[in-house]
Amino acid sequence: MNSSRPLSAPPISARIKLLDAAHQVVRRKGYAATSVDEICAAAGVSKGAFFHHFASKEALGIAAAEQWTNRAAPMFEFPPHTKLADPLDRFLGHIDFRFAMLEGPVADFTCFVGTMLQESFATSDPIRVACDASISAYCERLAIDIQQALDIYETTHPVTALGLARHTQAVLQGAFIMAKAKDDPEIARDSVAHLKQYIEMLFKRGATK
Amino acid sequence: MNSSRPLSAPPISARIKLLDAAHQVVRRKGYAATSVDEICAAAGVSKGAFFHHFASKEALGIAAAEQWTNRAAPMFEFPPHTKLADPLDRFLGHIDFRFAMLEGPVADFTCFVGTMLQESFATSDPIRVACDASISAYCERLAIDIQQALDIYETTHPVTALGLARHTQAVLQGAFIMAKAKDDPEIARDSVAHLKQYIEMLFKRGATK
DNA sequence: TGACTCATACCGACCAGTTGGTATGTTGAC
DNA sequence: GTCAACATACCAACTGGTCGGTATGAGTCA
Repeated sequence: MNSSRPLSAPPISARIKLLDAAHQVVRRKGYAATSVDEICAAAGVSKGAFFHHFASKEALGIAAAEQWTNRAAPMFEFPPHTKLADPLDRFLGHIDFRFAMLEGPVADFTCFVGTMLQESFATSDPIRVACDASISAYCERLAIDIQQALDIYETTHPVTALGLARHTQAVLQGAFIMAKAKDDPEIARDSVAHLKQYIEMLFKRGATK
Repeated sequence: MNSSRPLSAPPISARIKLLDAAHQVVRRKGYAATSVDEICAAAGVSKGAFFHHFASKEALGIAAAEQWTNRAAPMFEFPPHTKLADPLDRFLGHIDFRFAMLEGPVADFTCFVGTMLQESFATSDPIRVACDASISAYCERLAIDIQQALDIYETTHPVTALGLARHTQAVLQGAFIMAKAKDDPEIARDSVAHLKQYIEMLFKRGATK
């Protein structure tokens, strides 16, 4: 918006625009089907700029996976539910939050790293590792609240915080695929509702309302 | 194995070989990253044969999705658990069966149509529809046993047979992605174990050992 | 102040290899 | 002969990536 940089500003611009464009385009078309030219066009930058910032298409994929982690971080800090005193409330609130995200065009709420994993896990280990790091960071962050809940509450069955966080992530990823199959978010919401029911049962919490 | 066809046999050969090859290669590399030449090489047939049987790469994708449904059908007929008298036992037995499949190289147990969906849901509606049909057929078949279980047993919460079948499918699809992230099936088994626990709790069945 | 240097950011024409798809056969069963 | 089932050679379009170039701004020294 403002025309001049705020004095010795960070690199800005083209790099970030390319990363954002990759998130958008790859989530719609997949990684392999997305050409470098397409990402450049979506970002509004030239091919020269692309290869100035990234050594290769694969390098962009890796950087975009890292950036995806940064984009996800606010989920754990921003909204109201993150401020709740009870860790189980925070966990359930997070799931409600993810549930609420499941609307509008499917490509807008699906997971960039999940999409890239499907195509690249066997063909590019650096990309696989970068995607794993992003997913693992999410799970580990989520596991903090879960562990605090486990410290306070009994569960009907023995579970680990990380295991439950990973299961949560798995249900979300699976829900995305089901939504893609129908091109409709509703089926995804159903699955997340089952997940919430499971967690409430595990923690012996009566269905709220 | 036998050299001569069993008298006016079905088309055999090249078409099926191409379909099988597509299942193998696409599950490893994804749809877009897999070239027609590669599928031909994996199937051991020429490119001419490919375009004799399929009008386009997209047409192969659609046919392979349909074939995938056929490949999955034996899961509901073949193994011992399908013969159990109690429908809930059959349902839980099916989940155990899927659990047991989660070992060895990741690409060997992941879902062909799930992989194709990730890339093609927004770029090829015919492929999306074919994949949806395959997944829906699975869910509807699974829902038969679940409905019979619901007819006999009470559940702690109201659920629908199809909804629970879809959730089962979602957990499996999500588990595949998690396994791809780590390149290790164990994390997928954990998620399926959570799913089983959820179903047992829903149906008030004490954990069987 | 202004001339000189230098690095970073970016541009767009170009290239070799690959892609999906086609055109033109050949073969063998009926 | 006819027709399905293949095979081979080929092509235009596109792919990731390269390369020579320019624009701009910070640092430096007289």
